[in-house]
Amino acid sequence: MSKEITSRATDYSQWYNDLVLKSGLADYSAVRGCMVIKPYGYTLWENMRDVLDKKFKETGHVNAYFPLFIPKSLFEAEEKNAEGFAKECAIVTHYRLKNDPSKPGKLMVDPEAKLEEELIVRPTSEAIIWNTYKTWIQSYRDLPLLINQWANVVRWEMRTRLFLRTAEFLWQEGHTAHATKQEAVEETEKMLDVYAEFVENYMAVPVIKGLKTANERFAGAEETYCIEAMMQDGKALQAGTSHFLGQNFAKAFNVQFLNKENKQEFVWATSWGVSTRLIGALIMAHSDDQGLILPPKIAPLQLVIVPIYKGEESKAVIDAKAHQIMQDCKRLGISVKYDNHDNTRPGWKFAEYELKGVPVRLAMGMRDLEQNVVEVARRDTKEKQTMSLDNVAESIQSLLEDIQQNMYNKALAFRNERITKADTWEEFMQLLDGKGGFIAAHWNGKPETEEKIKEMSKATIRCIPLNNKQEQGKCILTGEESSQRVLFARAY
RNA sequence: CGGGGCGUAGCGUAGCCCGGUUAUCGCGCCUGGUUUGGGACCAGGAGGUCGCAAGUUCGAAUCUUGCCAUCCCGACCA
Repeated sequence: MSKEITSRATDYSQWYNDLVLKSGLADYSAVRGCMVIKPYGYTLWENMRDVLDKKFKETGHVNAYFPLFIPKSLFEAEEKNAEGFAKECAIVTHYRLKNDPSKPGKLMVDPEAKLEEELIVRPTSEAIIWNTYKTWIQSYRDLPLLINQWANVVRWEMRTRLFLRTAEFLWQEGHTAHATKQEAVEETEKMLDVYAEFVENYMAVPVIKGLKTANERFAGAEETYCIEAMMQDGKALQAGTSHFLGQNFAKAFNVQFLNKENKQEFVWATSWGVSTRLIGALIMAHSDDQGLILPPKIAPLQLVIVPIYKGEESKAVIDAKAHQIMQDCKRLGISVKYDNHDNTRPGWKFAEYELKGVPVRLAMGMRDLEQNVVEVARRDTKEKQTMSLDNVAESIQSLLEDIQQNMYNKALAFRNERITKADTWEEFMQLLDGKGGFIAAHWNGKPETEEKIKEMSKATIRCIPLNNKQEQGKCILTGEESSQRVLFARAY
């Protein structure tokens, strides 16, 4: 089987596609722009989901589920939001098929079964959720309302990319209602911190927290907070967003409550989400030409044991030792697989588990057992070492922690090297076309300038970092006065 | 939606320009055997509407037309 993957340097897109397809994370599907997430990829998503879900609950949220379909009239209630998504909606117009009289054995849409009102397949759930919240919220005592849902959404994108942009994707979307503006803003910032903490500490991908400019803001939001990550090709990726929605949705759906002074007020809202796109970020931030490199904390499989044997006798001896190690590892909460299948040889297995990004591999033969040692290979650095079999599970546990930290440090160093200041347009373009990465540059704050820069350079303002340093300077394009640098980059 | 590419076995492909036996090769799969410290080897075997439709022709994977699917680049976007 050809499992060779294209080199990063040759063709970054092809390298990425090869990684996703050949590592067993996902497949193309029969539906254009959609993707099949295979068990290995789905387990990864489940691991990520479990960590996030726990964090949401720790911060007072509960899960619920709202319908996939949104009646058009509800969808269009918040005008900016509707307009923002209008161009990428899948729409249900009929509810029945019938036999096609002109083509035996074929079906056709029954024109008699036209829906009175079209249903929009949710591209995001604000509309249906706020229409529901309206009936749940009457008093300040009903607030805050802190709900999350794990769901799929559909955005009919013109161009798709595995994990990064598929027509249907899995995500979580939190939707909260608050009595005061301040509380809602705090919620927005709190959830951004939850995301940043997760992406950095679990995915080992450093992020920059910041605010979106008006151009890049979520349709219907007052303020969009985001975390921005850096991929190995120097392009940025938005890894998560948290929106302060003001009273926009409350007004559109008439969600009011009686405050302590017995006065009607509109609630203040937030929404926040991360998606399976994070898996794309994970792949592009860490992997190499041998395959995926997955951070131990969320890897579907943390340890694989490969036996090397000659004949049934030695196999039995190694099997016994391997099972013992497995028991010890499982006791420490390490996910482990013993691959003693006879249909592939050790070399094949080594390459296969490297492709799949398993953080640690043990290779164990009679030669090792006789000396009470085992060969340990770590995926991140590809280093091999010989380790004593005494307390091997504990050694592996600390090695996993070391790998997690090392991956983060490496990604952080890479990212930090790629934040560069530019003070002239020439410098700016030169950096974009060469080194890539984030470019810290002055901007006059005007949307039309941002738009012009985007047209000329294909770079967008990724964010205005939180707690940004104030510094006088001149706009990179117009030369007008500016009080701070913002981060530009070409992005996914 | 614009530009480009591709469609031949589960996967990857040759053949197409210049039509002509039984459609090429590799991987994978099945059977048997030898192997096993970085993607094993030998022998035998199974597997095909050549994307679909129409046309040209004695004859089409190959030429013509239409359609479908898909990938890449761009606009759009998480």
